Amino acid sequence: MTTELHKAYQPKDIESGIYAKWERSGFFNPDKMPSPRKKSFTISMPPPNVTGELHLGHATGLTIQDIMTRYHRMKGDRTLCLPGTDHAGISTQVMVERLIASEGVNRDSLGRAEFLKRVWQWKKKYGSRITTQVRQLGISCDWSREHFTMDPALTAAVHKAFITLFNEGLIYRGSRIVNWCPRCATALSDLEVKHVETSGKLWFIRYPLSGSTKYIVVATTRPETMLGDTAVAVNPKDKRYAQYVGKKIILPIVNREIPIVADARVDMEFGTGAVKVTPAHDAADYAIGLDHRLPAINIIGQDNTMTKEAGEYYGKSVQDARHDIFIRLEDEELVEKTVDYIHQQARCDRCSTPIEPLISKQWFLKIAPLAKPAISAVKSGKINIIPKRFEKVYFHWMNNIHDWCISRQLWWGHQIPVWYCQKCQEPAASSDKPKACKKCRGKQFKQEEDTLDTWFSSGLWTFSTLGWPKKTKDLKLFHPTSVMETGWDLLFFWVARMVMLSLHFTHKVPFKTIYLHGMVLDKHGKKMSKSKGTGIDPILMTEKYGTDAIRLSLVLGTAPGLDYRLYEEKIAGYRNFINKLWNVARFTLSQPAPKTKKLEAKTLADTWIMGRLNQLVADVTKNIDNFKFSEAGTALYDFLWHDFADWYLEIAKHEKNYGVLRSVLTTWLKLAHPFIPFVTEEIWSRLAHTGKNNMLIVQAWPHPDKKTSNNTAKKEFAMLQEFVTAARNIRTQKKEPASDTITAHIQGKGEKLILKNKKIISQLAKIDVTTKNGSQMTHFHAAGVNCWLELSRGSAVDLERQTRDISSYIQRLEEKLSNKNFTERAPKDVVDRERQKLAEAQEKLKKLL
RNA sequence: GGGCGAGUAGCUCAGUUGGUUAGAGCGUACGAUUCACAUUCGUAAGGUCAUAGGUUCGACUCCUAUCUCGCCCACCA
Repeated sequence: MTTELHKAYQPKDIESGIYAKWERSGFFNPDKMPSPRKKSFTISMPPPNVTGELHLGHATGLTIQDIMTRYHRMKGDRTLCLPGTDHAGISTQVMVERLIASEGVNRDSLGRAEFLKRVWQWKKKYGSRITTQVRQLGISCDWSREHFTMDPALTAAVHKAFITLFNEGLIYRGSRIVNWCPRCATALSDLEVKHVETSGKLWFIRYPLSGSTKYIVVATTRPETMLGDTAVAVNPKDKRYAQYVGKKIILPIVNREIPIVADARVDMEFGTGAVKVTPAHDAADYAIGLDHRLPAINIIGQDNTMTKEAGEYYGKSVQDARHDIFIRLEDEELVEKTVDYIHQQARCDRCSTPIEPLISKQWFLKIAPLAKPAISAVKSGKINIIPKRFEKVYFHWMNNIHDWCISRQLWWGHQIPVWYCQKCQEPAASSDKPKACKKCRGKQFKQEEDTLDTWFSSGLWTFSTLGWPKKTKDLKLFHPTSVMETGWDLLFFWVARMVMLSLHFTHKVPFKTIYLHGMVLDKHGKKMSKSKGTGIDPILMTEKYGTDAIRLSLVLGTAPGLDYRLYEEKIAGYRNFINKLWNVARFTLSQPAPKTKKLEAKTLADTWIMGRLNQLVADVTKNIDNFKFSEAGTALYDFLWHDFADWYLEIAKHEKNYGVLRSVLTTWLKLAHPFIPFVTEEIWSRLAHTGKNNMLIVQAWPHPDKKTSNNTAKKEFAMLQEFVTAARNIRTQKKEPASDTITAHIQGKGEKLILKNKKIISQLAKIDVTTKNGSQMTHFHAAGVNCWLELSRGSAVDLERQTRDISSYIQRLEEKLSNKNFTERAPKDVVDRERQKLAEAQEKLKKLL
């Protein structure tokens, strides 16, 4: 049992063993907890992409989730953290496409079935890697309830959800303008499009008026789309163009006659105030087109080349067509001017390819009816968002929400459970192939080829993983979940959708609290990027510095919703802290264990540290309850290093009341366990705790003990610290050799206390205190006593500075107190406190002079 | 265009509901070290709390404006 402990903590040697021990214990599973309370605590882990690597964002979230999970488990709540992975439609498919490309094949040449086989192989190979990494971070989630978004059970839930929405008329199919990524070859939702500032050109093109020599100049960033123009729009208030509204334009090159329409959406200030309208390839134009019943002509295809509608440009790439059309227009003297122009270009969120808006047949979810209850759930306080300011962001998005395009032209994902009758084309929503068409009794069916947006299945995550649509025990026990912990970047993508879908299907909120963490930035405040090499691999860091150190560095010094910087020095700092803890434990273990369990505060230091510990219990508990993990962790850090190790332990070496030493450490380990589970569990086991049910992970969370708070001890110990620090200061200033003990003579009100703790002072400051009056002029004032030191070098202590500081302090206080407004209007206790301060300062000054 | 966040020591950040002589870690300087720990210990230097107004007896904290940086949303082609 008492094997020799290594001088420096070696996390690598013990972490995997401890994790295995936890897993074997079964305590991650709420059904196997020793004696859970009725109250449940549930966290649904945001499922990482199955083929991905864990990055620092995951690590941060997982750590915070685990802190809450372990805390609630120790409190005795029936605690469940449910893990899983996401199939991540596009990203996974892209990876496998890249892989097979290296073999010289593509997905079309393989065919759907064969391609999917390859993706599953890939998933099998890499899927377990992410769960290994989650284990490496020490996450205490219930692996027996692990799920994957494409598990049969979850697929059934997806089908159920889709079919229900379809039958309710909330899901519909339609030809509408969508964001098309030519590289991914699929439609995307608005959220999967990002806007990137791009420098380009703004071309001013002359559109001749029909039956006239005049022309109207339009400004565009995309001249090639003119082939699909079906109108020119101007603002109805624009006097410059009022006379032309209703007249016709002869569209250059194609020679099509198109109308000039008036539409309030046109900005008179921009360009020439006249806009070419291309309903098939611009979302804004599409809206104008609808209102004015303009035709939409598809001139660009899904493969980013020009369609047959583009006439002579058929087959050309968009880029080539643009070039050719520009040359042609220039030849015809239709280009008025070209100016440099910086605009926000829509790009694919995943691959940065410019988005091509085009009209295509897609499946949409009517979102407004779902958004309404989702808004009131937050408004009414059924759901709390931390930090609160994100509520505003949430409302803004929810109030301006558009129908959600849920179909993707991908193979990897949930194939949409819709079957088309081959006879009449009537669609029917069903998991399995229908027996007969309801409309025409036809018997031949073909399933919809498109798959669902990944976020559709993730939107069901909190309840599909608990068994829905079946009425399971788990669903009853653990849903709604307690906290949704995730990055703020997923608020719309995922969190909002879970709220809507959960309310719709379970009539319950999916979670009561949304805790949003910030993004991890590098040392210079930039987003970490693999390609730039500024990223830090959390797994490499756990191997180098230990998981506990990583966990601290991800949580301490951060605030919810705020991005924060991480760099290796910070991690190293927390590694040092863990090592400090290790050595505190080593020292404690090296001392004989107390014979009795009864704890007795025998000395001032005992009473003080027990009071401090009591305060710590209260602070840590309160801060975790209030989601202030950084503050809780910082309090633990400061207590262990600066109160316990720097002061108490040093004193304990002389007072030898090791029962208190051991007991304080024991309680501290419990408090710190949610933050740094590995090292605390390891030390715990060395403190002669054996047997499964004695593991730290299931120890009861400490309660503050009101009896132990002792204000006198707090004050007296503070005075002692003040005296010791002041004495050390003088010693250092006077370059007194550290090993020599020097004699000091004290006099004053605090004399009794100082003398009583003579031994401690001698040990901590190497000063031998007496009450005899000394002759040396070297003195200082601290803790209510004047102290003369017999320095070997005998020179006077520089009192000028001490005097100066205190004098200006007194002056400030006097001014404050002579101000009648203050003494009359401020609360009495505040005024009294200031008077007290003044009296103390004046006394101090008197002693110095 | 709308919205949000940040600006406190050389660097990274704390600072609860207004009352502290404004704190920590890293870094720096000086010193120590058989006795748990050099991944250590001690001491110190270093701040007009972005700027300008206002509210208040009292502002790092509340209000207004401005500046700098970062981010989100948005159909100015």
